[in-house]
Amino acid sequence: MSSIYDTLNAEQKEAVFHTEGPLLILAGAGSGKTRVLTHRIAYLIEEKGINPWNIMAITFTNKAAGEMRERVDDIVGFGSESIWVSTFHSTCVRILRRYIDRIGYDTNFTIYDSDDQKTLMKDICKRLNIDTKIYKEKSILGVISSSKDELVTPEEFELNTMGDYSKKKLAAAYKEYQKMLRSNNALDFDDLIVKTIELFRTCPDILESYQDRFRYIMVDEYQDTNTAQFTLISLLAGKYKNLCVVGDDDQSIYKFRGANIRNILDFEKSYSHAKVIKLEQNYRSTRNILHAANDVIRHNIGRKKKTLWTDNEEGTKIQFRQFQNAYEEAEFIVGDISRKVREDDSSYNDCAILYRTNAQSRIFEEKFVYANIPYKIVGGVNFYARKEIKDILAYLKTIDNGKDDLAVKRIINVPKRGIGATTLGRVQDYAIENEIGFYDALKEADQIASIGKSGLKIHPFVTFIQTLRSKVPHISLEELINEIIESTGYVKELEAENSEEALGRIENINELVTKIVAYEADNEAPTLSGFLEEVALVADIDSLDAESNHVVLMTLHSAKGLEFPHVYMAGMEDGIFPSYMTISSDDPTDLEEERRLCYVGITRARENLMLTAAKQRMIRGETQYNRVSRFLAEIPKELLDSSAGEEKIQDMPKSMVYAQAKSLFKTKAFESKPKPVEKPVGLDYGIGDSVKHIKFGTGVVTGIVDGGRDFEVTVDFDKAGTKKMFASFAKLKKVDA
DNA sequence: GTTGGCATTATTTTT
DNA sequence: TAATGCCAAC
Repeated sequence: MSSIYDTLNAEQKEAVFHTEGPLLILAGAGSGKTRVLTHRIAYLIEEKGINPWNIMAITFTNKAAGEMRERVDDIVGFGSESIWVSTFHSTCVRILRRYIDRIGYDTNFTIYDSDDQKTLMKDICKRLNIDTKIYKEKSILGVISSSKDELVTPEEFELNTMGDYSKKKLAAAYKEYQKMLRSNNALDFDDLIVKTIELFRTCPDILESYQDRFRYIMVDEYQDTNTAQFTLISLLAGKYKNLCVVGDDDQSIYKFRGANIRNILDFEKSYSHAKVIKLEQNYRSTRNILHAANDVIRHNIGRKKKTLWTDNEEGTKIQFRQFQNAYEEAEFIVGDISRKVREDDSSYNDCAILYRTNAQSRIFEEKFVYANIPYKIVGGVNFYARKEIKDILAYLKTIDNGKDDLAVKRIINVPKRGIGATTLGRVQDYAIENEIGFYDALKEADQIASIGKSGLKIHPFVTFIQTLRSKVPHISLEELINEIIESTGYVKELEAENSEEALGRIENINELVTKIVAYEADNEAPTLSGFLEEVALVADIDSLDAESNHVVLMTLHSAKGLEFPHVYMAGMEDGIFPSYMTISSDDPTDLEEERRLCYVGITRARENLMLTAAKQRMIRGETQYNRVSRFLAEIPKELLDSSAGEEKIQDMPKSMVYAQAKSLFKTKAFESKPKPVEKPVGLDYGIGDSVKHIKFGTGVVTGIVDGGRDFEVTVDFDKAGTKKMFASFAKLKKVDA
């Protein structure tokens, strides 16, 4: 009799069939761990008769959760929707929204992002007379965050100061910070985990109800858990101990975020009688790539010994190229991708460029725009962290939760209402004196003697918020956000500015509206709080979808869990990767973490891996000369091909290289695309219209050819000359001439 | 209260 | 280099 489990290898089967008690799956890169997890869930339900309701799977990103959900839905028949699949953070939010009132918060709490945290900390430093030139807000927040990761409360922190002056200051800041969060009815990211633990510890009845619900728990990327997350999981699994964790100590790359590698290394100590299964067969990469990865990671000590192997072909050698500078490096990579798409049967989304720091993305972006190649940058400034988005969200937050002082303060004078710092200071004093929130103080503005006439300016603002609040139950979120945009004149103001930047901001606001509409459409019972919550927990990587055809650019960190046929690792230089910080650190494990990052990068590649470096590079305004990354020396020479093309490009004058690269793009760059881009339904511009291009500026459309898959548009640019481009990539905006 | 110009500073990675 | 922060002038 055949079953879905026949396709699994022996170790995978063992992991799937071992359902009771603690289980550690050491899953090497590309060893099919998600398959094991999903099959294990199916096995639990179909063969063991476990109620789907009793199964929980936890991941780190929404994207991973979404993918898992999809695959579980595919493989499990009836009841898959009641399996709890989500991230640590959203799991905690879900629990807290229900019960946090038991530990003294309101269930409609807001979640602060790092921007909000910084604003709050700035305020605290001012009040506590902390010189932010000596102790920066960010570093104070860093200390607080690590304390929370280790479950150290402000009180415990204070006990450990032992008369150390600066530690005492930190303790005071931590204490005050928590106090402020509570009075704002807000939680930061770390609090989501910490407060859930606090809830479980203070209310054993709640804990037990969740223990009984989640009888079978699975945790993905276990090597990335910190102490708080470990504790949370231990509490939940405490009663039945049916805990299955999957991870790879060689891919632990989040120490800076509090991840504790000991959680996975010591799993057998924490859970005696734990079963350990190693998955060492790699299904993803060629033998060459896998050998290179193995040889690099071998240089680390203090790891669980395992060696990945594969049945796959040997594949091509790993390519290495060194260039004069970062421009040439970027040109080469962009040109190589263009060639691959043209000549080999590849498409853009088969290619990924990985780098150590987000700052490295800019140069690539420039080249991709110039080459008219579609690309997507993951990371950098989060969409929801943009100023205009945060402003609009602050209105929504103020309407949703009047206790969120930060949101109120953000928008009280946006758009300008002539309310200045002096007035706000007086309102704040009044609020503190009367022990009420900032918004409530605003409501009583006429009672505040000291502010005089300024009260007249505050009044319309309060009325505005009150009106919207009263409308919330009766109108849709879409109507609500549109009313905010209308009444505040936010977009109008931007339109009047008429700058490139303002246009981008308007676009972002429109996207926000789109997102709110999508949220309302996707949810059975959409609420304002629900939307704000979803928005607070998204990461940029979540927006990455496999459907659209573009080259993906991201940091090595963001790449974990992904795979691509062609991978480019750029900036392979000592000082960049491994970073200067880790080279100069006196803790050798820092360099090991960096090496793991390199291992992660290499193992993302399925068929081709290209490593590149630049001899000189501009770093924050000054030129650095870096030698080739030490990790390259750890890859055996026989796996590397670093000869081809080097002299050719190196010896050419710079202008020639550039011209050569340019000519690469000119000739039928888009001829053979396996995955056609979606043809735009219609264009909102025609021949003779003025349009705007992100890089080339404004110009006049002189021709449009329907190319079947897409429209080919010819534009005569004012400054950049005449260009032909595909409508769906160029994203031309019609402008009024 | 608002604006703009100049100086300073940061860079590792992010749920 | 680019973003942020501070101060002085309006």
